[in-house]
Order: sequence, then C-alpha cells, then structure tokens
Amino acid sequence: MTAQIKQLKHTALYALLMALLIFALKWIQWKYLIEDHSTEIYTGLIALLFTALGVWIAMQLAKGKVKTVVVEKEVFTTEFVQDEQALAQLDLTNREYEVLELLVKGASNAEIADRLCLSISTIKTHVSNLLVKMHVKSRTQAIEKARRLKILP
Amino acid sequence: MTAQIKQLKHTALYALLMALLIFALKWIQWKYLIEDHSTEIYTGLIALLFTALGVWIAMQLAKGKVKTVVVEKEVFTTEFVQDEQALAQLDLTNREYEVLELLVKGASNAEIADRLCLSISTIKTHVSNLLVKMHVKSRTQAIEKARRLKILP
DNA sequence: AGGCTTTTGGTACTTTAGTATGAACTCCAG
DNA sequence: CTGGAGTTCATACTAAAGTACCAAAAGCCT
Repeated sequence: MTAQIKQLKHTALYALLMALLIFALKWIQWKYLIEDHSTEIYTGLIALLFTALGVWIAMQLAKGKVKTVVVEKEVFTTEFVQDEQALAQLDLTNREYEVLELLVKGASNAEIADRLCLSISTIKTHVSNLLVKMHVKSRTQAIEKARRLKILP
Repeated sequence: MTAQIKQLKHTALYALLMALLIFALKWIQWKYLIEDHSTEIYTGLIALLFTALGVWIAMQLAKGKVKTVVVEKEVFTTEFVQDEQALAQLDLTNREYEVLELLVKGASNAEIADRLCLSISTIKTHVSNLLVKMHVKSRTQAIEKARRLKILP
C-alpha cells in the first residue's frame, strides 16, 4: 500500500520534471532557434539531457539490488556423510529404514527377519513398501539408489 | 527475475508517460502555435531514444557494481580408488567383470542380457560363477563385497 | 593338432524375491 | 474415543534368481 503511494509520488515527480524540461527546451527554442544551424545544437542538447535523464532513472531503479550466487564446494571426505535431506524426502518409517540398512548390507529377507526377530512375511511387506517409496523395482536397485543418494554407505 | 520484470514495467511506464506528455504538448502547440510541428515529433523521438540510451548505459555501468552475495554449499564426496590387488585376487574373466559392473548398478539378469546382447542363460552362468569366485551366496552380497573391497564404486 | 580356458547357451529344477490382499493390533492426535 | 498411520503376520500367486549339469564353439598356448 505505502509502496504504491511512494511509487505514485515518484512517477508524479518524474512527470513534473520531464514537463519542466520540455518547457525549458521549448523556451530555449523560442528564443534562439530562429537561425538555421541552431537546430543541431538543440538536438544535441536534447540528446544529452535525455541521456542524463535515462541514466538517472536507471540508477534510481537499480538502487538496493542484491545478486545472490550459489557456489557448490566439493569436499572430499574419507568417512560417509549421510544426506539427511534426501533421506527425509523418501519418507520412510523407522522399520522400513531398519530393513533398508540390512538390505544394503546384502542380507536376504530371511536374514533380515532373523536379525529383527520378525517373520519373513513382515519383511516382505516392508521391502515391498520400500521399493514403492524409492521408486525402484528390485532390492538391488534400492541398494544402488540408497548409495547414490548418500542415504547409506 | 521478478525484479527485472518489475524494472521493465517501471521503465515502460515512464516511457509511456513521457510519450503522453509530448503528445499533450503537441496538441497544445497544434492549437495555439503556428510552428512547424515536424520538429516537435523529431524532438520527442530524440528524447525517447536517448532516454533509452541513458537507461542502457546506466545498466551497463551498474554491472559488477551490484552487491554480490556468495553462498557456499558443501557437497561431500568420496573419490573412488579401485583396489586392483583385491580385484586381481578374485581372478575374474573379462565377461564376468562386465557382468559384475552391471550387477553392482542394480541391473537384473534380463537387463544385463539385453545390454551385453546375450541370453539370460549365459548371464545366469556368469553370475553363478561370479558368486562362487567371490565366495558369496547372492547378488546383493556380491554388490556389498565388491564395494567393500573397493573393486567397484 | 591337441589341450586348455573362455564364452555361449540350453534344460530342469529349487529357492528366493516380489505382488496382492486381507486382517489384527498398537499408538497417537484431533 | 475414533480414525489414521504404523507394525505385524498370513495366504496365494507370479516373477526372478540361483543351482546343477551338459555341450558346442572360439581363442590361445606349446
């Protein structure tokens, strides 16, 4: 709201200024431009004046401009750094994550069932949901994706 | 982006306003002055043109003078160095190594067969031999071992 | 040429993985 | 206290993976 009023004020100011300028030029023309060669001088003055006006306008508009540049810095590490953002985007439940951990280590459904003290049926359910959430079609693809997205080492 | 569009809008607004003003003056002149009116059009065009020029010049000058905020984003990566000794100890044949490469990428037997232009039977043979040589019992374990031994990334 | 490994492919079979569906139970926020 | 999400498990099925065994063709070494 206040910004719009401010804008209007500015616009009015510019309009007034421009009008004054044109009238001034008009006056100059009226007084000195009866001679033939004075047209070039007039044109030159107009050009100079309005170039200056353009510069001034642009400068006013350019005030307070900030440019943001994002630079990716590669950091080499020996240890694994988990991409928690990528992990959160998968929206896995606790159990699904536990299953994924063992899955990536190369465990079979039976082995996962043993280690988590669950039935193979349950593991199959978790793995199936896991594959859907990760948009893959097999456990090997899930492993590849988990490592590529830096979710697990 | 949106700031540039905003600026463009402003510039266009000013230009329009100026044009209107000039035409208003023109109308006044038309009515009350007996002057040659072609000069006025010429003047108006010159004014517009050089205002635009001024804006352009100012914009060129403003380049590099704009505040630049650099945001660094750290990307953690571990560079892969193949353990050729471990690879040699496995004593894989060329084909077996090719199959392993695709295996680690999460490809199924059918996909490997397609990419290497071989039958699934052949891939099964290679994979089976691979599992024996790597002393593992499934492809997922083979993937885990290949990465742990730094044979493949 | 004969013996060796590699590569390719097949059949037949077992095991594991993955899908679909349903159901029971817990837990927690509205 | 009720509805939704999460966890658990089962059955039945299809698809894929893996094993075992065999065999032909190609390439290589001496």
